[in-house]
Amino acid sequence: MSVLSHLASIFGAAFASVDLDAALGKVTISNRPELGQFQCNGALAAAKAAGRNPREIAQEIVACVEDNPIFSKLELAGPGFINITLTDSFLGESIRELSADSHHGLTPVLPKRVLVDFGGPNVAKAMHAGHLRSTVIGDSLQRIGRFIGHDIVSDIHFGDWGTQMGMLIMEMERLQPELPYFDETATTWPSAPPATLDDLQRMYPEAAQRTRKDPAALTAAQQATKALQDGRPGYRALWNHFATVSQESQKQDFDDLGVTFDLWHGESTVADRVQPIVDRLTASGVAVRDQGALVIHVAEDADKAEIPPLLLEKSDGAAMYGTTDIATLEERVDEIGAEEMLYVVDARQALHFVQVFRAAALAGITSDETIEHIGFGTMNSPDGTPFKTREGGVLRLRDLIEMMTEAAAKRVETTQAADLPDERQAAVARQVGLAALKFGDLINHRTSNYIFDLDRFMAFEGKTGPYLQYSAVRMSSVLRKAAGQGLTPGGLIDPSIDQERALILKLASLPEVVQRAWDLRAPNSVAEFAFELAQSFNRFFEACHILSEEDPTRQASWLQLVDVTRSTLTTMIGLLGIEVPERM
RNA sequence: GCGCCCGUAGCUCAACGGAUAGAGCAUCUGAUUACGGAUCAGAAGGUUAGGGGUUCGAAUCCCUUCGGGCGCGCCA
Repeated sequence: MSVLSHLASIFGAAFASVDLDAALGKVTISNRPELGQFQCNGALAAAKAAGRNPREIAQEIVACVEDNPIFSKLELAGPGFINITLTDSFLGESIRELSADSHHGLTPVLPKRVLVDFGGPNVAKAMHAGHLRSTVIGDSLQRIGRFIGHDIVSDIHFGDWGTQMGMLIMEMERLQPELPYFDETATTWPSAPPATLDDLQRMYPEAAQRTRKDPAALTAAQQATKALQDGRPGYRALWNHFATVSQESQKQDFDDLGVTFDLWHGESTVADRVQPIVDRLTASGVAVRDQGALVIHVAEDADKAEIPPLLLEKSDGAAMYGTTDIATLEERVDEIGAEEMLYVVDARQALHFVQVFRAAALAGITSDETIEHIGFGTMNSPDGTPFKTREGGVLRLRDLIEMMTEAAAKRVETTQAADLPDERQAAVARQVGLAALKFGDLINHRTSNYIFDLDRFMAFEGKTGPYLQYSAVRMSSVLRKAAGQGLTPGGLIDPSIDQERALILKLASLPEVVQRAWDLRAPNSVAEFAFELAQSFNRFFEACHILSEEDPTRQASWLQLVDVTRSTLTTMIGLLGIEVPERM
């Protein structure tokens, strides 16, 4: 049991013994370290509900627990704070327990099947800088969820079934009408795709512009979309090519980022579910005709503003992305057994998700499941506007990664890693570049917009990915050096130095931090914690010179503490999707 | 027009209704025969946009003004 849960059970029992909720016994790391190592604020919370004086309650709690020998100091302060300091022997015992625990003190939760939807990229578009956040945040959430024991199923969820597909089909026909896909009597199709992703990227903006200018072109694109959704073979074959070339490129980008998904589904995956759902909801009266379209009204009396209905079918009968979202929810509940669903999608789509989640509930598709839109802000340039290339265009994700890797490579050349063979050195540069990029993103709260600043992200000093990697590398380095001198990490003894106690306390706060990061869907608290852990270590490392320590018992204990810290830090950085190189 | 999000140190950002609002960078002052100085210690820097309210206690909750971003049925 971790220190925190141990303390919580002691204080919880005390609260229960005076007829208050045991949950009030929650103990946290103190935010006033000079007053104590831990604090319990339960009396303050209890006072309001019980209509009593908080100090009086705190007094009773202290009286209940003060005989426990694990406390070296127990003080009542202010309106009812309880400040707690533990004996070194208890602290020593706690770190000994922690060092043997592969979960770093975290008690696994009751597992739930949680689906994480990354709101993936669209067909015919290479991933750009705007896709970074959903990928990095979603990946961190799936790692955190798995770490605390949930059964996570992640789905990239491509955008591959909307009107843009009809637009591309029409554009393809305009450019190469001789291809067989447009001939309704044709039955066989070339195996080679008629366009590369680059071709599609060029075609798409042109087609979009054409449909904006020319109503006939828009109608044609909409009809093609409908025909595709209805299964016209030539269109399906062509669409298949589009989807394949797009996904091949996008998969490469995800590989480069070190991000994996369990499911590579898309909107089209649920194509066959759409019609039955539409029929069912029409029959039951949940879906109704309104201005020619088939909609589900989702407005509620309590709404401050009227929420527009969800469009299930356009006037021409084609499905919209809300339709496939509804069908996808059904699939996730029926086939995947999702108990919780997290949609990691740009905050600007908040209204859409309100509509979809309400519609799904009205349709009886979801009931007890928790569905959340995990919105996030945008990555901006230093001038505060959305990130663009110097030429004003959209920066491809691949180019962004390349940019980071190159900057990292330059820096790595000046380090000990310069002795490594070129290939290894390049791998280190890639790890460092990604760390700078991911940490620079994840250190910000997901809902805030943030400013991308390569130099700041890449700095090896300060609150950056490379600083964390460097700290971990230093730990590996001293362990390696010690091993070379025949020294081995040994049994942990009780702490006797302030920096040592501080490091142990930091390690002890991990369960609280990780659980909170999951509950709030906020990887930034893990990022912050990883930084503080590295900092606590560097302070300890400064204060305790391990290799020249004369007491062998103490030396072995310190080495063991380094080892525990290294493994913990590596795990925490790992929850952010960041790897630790051996040297850098 | 209506709705949502945001406004915190010079800059970039944190903060669970709790104690004296914290970090990093930049600035200034120190430490160092040492384990990777890519380190560590310290100083300075704030009316949490303004004004009301609720509370024992508010950056946080409510109202309001100002400023910024975003969204608002047949795109995704």
